Amino acid sequence: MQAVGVQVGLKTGMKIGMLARRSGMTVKTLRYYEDLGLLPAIGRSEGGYRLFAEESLQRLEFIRRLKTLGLSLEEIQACLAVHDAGELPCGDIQRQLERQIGRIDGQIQELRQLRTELQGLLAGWQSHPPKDSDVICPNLRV
Amino acid sequence: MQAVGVQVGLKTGMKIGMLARRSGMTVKTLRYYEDLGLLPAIGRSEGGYRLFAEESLQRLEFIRRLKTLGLSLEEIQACLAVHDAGELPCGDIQRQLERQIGRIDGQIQELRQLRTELQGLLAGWQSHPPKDSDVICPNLRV
DNA sequence: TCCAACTCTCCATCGTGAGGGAGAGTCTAG
DNA sequence: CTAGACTCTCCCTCACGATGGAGAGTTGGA
Repeated sequence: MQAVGVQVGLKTGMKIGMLARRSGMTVKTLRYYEDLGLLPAIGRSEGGYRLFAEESLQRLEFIRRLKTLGLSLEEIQACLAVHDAGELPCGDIQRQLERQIGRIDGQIQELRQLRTELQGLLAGWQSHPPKDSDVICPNLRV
Repeated sequence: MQAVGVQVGLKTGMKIGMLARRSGMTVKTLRYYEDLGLLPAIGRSEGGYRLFAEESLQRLEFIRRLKTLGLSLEEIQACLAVHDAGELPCGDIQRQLERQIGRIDGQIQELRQLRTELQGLLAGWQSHPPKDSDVICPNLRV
């Protein structure tokens, strides 16, 4: 099982189109991630083609998952750096996710306040108020 | 009172720096708004300087207010177009603000869902899980 | 050998609401 | 008349995560 794998795939590496098909990302995105340092290639072919390891698939799964959780590529990269240093990145990921919850709470707070203000304005809204020539919409004076 | 105003200010118009000072916006922003058609100048001086009417101040107050309520410049422009057509824009503004409440509700919903997902993940989080070589962080499998 | 498919780099673009700066022209008080 | 303040246009940049295309080179199977 191991011997076969070594001969067939591991040394040569996967070209970008294959990785795109297998991961469900576009070639453009993969090049972009490589440029950012999120997705290192293991090398280049003689003709200059990027070659990726099998592990790239797990890596892309990881990136995709953290993206759906709202982390930025930069934050994801920080987690991957810990992983690449050989440590288990769970602690760092946990901290990032806690920060993310904090951000979300802040955003919800802001949105609620704004919603309250809008509701208040609309509650007293008059479709045809007395014209006030100094103001474009008299309802907006608060 | 009227006669004085006519002679002193209304025919000549205000240059952009003065409008910036009086409105609290930057010269750059005012030019930007003029480019977008949000803030028409009444003309140009002989040397090519933009000249603005006194009404620009009310207009900028209006823009500022709707911006703090979360409307885009494009939406604000739509309201101003109604105003410029000679109609009272209150009805249109009301509709925009109602749409804005809808958007806010949608955003809050999304944020709540994400928050729930994050909380769920963190609830079962293990700082030192058994290593799983196929996965970067075993906690993320859901 | 030849052709189609693939990949490369480099540059531009999207949306949103501006801000920075160069280089040239204009206005106004003294 | 001159210095300094003001304004003009034009082009570039930011964040953010990509996407599109041009033009050239590479690979692999028939």
